[in-house]
Amino acid sequence: MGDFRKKYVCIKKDKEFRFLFNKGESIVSYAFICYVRENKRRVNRIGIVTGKKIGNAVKRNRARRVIREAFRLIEPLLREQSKNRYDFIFVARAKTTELKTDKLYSLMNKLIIGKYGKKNEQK
RNA sequence: CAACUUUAUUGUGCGGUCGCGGGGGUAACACCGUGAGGAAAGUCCGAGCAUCGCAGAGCAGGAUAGCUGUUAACGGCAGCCGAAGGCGACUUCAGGGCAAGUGCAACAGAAAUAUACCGCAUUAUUUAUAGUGUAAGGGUGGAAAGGCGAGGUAAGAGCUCACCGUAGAACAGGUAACUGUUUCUAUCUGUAAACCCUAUCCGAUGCAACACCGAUUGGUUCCGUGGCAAAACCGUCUGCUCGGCGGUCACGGAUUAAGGUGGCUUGAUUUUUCCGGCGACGGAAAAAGUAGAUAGAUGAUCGCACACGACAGAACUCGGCUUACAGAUAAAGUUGCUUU
RNA sequence: GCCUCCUUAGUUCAAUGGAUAGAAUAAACCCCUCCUAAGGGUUAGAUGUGGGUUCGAUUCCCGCAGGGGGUG
Repeated sequence: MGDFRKKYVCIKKDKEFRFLFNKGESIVSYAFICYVRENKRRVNRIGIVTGKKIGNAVKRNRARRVIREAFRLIEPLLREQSKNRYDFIFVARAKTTELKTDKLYSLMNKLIIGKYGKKNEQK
């Protein structure tokens, strides 16, 4: 499609997932695990993994939605604060299902913006 | 009022803001309208739809198992019959055939489908053995020659008789399963969720099916042309057999593989009313327009109300079954207690 | 999504419908040794789960639960 209106794009291919798992930096928290790597495209990209361990289809969907919503809120902040664009892969954990988007949002703010936002300001 | 039985319905609701999938709309925005379930689940049955195979023939294999009906079909459902359980409403049942044949029945017991350990009776003799007859009594076992009484007998035995059970046949009633104050007969232990027999049904594979578009290059199959060989072997045609078909190499053409589009939602549709039927269900009329994604769409937040929200998320589509489920509501019925 | 197979000691496997469900190995304790290893002895199982058929199921049948494999 390649339209510029979309703020972020999904990662779909298995190769890219494996690449990120191997070579990305990892951020671990009780709610999720995140693999990040710089990206030479114009947009941020996101992939979400919800394994079978989390539960049934409803819980997996729930985890996916919560992460996506939190990322949607954070994404514009990232764009403002940093010139680079990144690939993210979020792996959901068992506790993700019980959390609300508020908490995830504040967590992401701390971990991701705290790390990648300020780095570039210093440069 | 309490304890139950059965059936049905519902599964937080309303409004605002941001965000997501499909559709309509626009030059492009804007905007409009719409968007998970009773089980969407398990994939256990039955169909539609699609492709393959269709010169067939036989065998194997699988499924079902009271009867009648219902349906597109079913192993589902409805009504009825029989058996078991419950005081009862009612619930549960793979519920054909061991009288077609074969097999199995450990241990115990004398003996497990055919026999004589003790016992009972009799014969022979050396008075304790041997032979013969016998299933009334003994103990074993889940099961011991259908049960019990009388006659009968050397002692006994369905050997005979009465009563009762089981199975089969006849007769009567019922569409049928089946039932019976009837009659006759008897190779009368259990097991077919043991092999098997009987009746009925079944070709195979599944939307990742399948159809169309598709660059270089590679592979597969088919067609055409040319060379070499024509028995056997090998391959293929549904699992097997019979039987049928096909030789191999090179070149050219078609075909196909990442991906895309269709299949993909108007269908054995849903709701209401009337008619037929005990019921499952069928018929007629009117109205509704009802998710179609392709890494896979429903979330966040604010306000109000209460019981503070269970199980759980469509992936080709339907009809069932099974399993999970916080509660709430309604209807019909049973039993017990109290009061009148 | 669809199609298939499996479930027995902690682990890897046995067991024809019939006694108290075996074997190897691991674990614990004891013996042997100056000590360790090896060797010897002893010990401990709801046959995944709920029903059914049967006199009696690990075994036969049905429903759940869990796990594995194949398929673009």
